[in-house]
Amino acid sequence: MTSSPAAPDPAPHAVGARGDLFDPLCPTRRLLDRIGTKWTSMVVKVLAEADPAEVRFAELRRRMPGVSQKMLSATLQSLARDGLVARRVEPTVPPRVHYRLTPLGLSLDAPLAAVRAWAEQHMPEIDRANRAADESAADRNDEQ
Amino acid sequence: MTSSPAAPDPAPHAVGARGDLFDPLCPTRRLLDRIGTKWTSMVVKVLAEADPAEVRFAELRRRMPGVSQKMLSATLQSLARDGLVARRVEPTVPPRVHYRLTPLGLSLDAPLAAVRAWAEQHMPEIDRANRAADESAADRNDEQ
DNA sequence: CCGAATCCTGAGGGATACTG
DNA sequence: CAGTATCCCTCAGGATTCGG
Repeated sequence: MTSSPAAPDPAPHAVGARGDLFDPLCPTRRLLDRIGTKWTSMVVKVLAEADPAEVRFAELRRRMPGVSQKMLSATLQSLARDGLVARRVEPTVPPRVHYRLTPLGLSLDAPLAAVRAWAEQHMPEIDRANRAADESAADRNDEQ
Repeated sequence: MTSSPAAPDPAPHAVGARGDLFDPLCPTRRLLDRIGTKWTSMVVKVLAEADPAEVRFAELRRRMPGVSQKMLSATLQSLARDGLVARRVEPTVPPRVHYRLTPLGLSLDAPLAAVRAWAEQHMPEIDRANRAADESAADRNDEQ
């Protein structure tokens, strides 16, 4: 991905004059850079489905097996920076930090749900296609 | 990305009891690994909107400023492997190779369109959030 | 309990040159 | 024209450690 933390945007010039959806500023490209990042979409999904909308860091982590604290932390920062999640700190000791989706973040869940639906419905076909491709490759190896 | 060329799928086991969307085999994760890849979604979009559904390699390349032949080639291979695009070779000399979306690939354009729509509609808000975050950061630097 | 800082690797992806 | 091979650099992201 291109963005995430530390992307100074080295090119302050006008990139493409017109609505060139194909320059690095293409909104779709930029959004995909975000949600394509490993844990982002998962956080959005988990928070979108969380019943008390607010979830603590540790709880969030428990609901996402496999995520490291570093990446969860980084992902949440990124999302907060983008205005997709909100942070609330309880000034207790030790501090309790809660996260929830903002309305903007919640609205992102809709297109993401579409993607999820497509994935669950069609990934088997993709797997079949892959197996077929592998077989053809094997065949070409078997050829005399 | 996890997949692409050379992904032996080391785990032939049952995909987690049930809808464990959180193991590496999560369909959504795998799909995002694909469409999150830099040029994939662009190819799908371009091919979905192409009027003669079939487009030659060079033409495709012209419609996607910035893509290198290497990456376009790799992307098309990947998509073909996944059964999302079909390749047709005209046995002339020099050879002409045409690409088009399969029905599966075409169906993927729907959820992608949803993502595109969201992006164009909401990226400005994200940009605003980012600027706001930057300002707060600057403020914290200005503090005495 | 929450998160920042550092180290290290593996893979994505650009530029260029070569083959059929 | 289409595709492959090589070089190289950047960066996601995992493990670990330190701080408040």
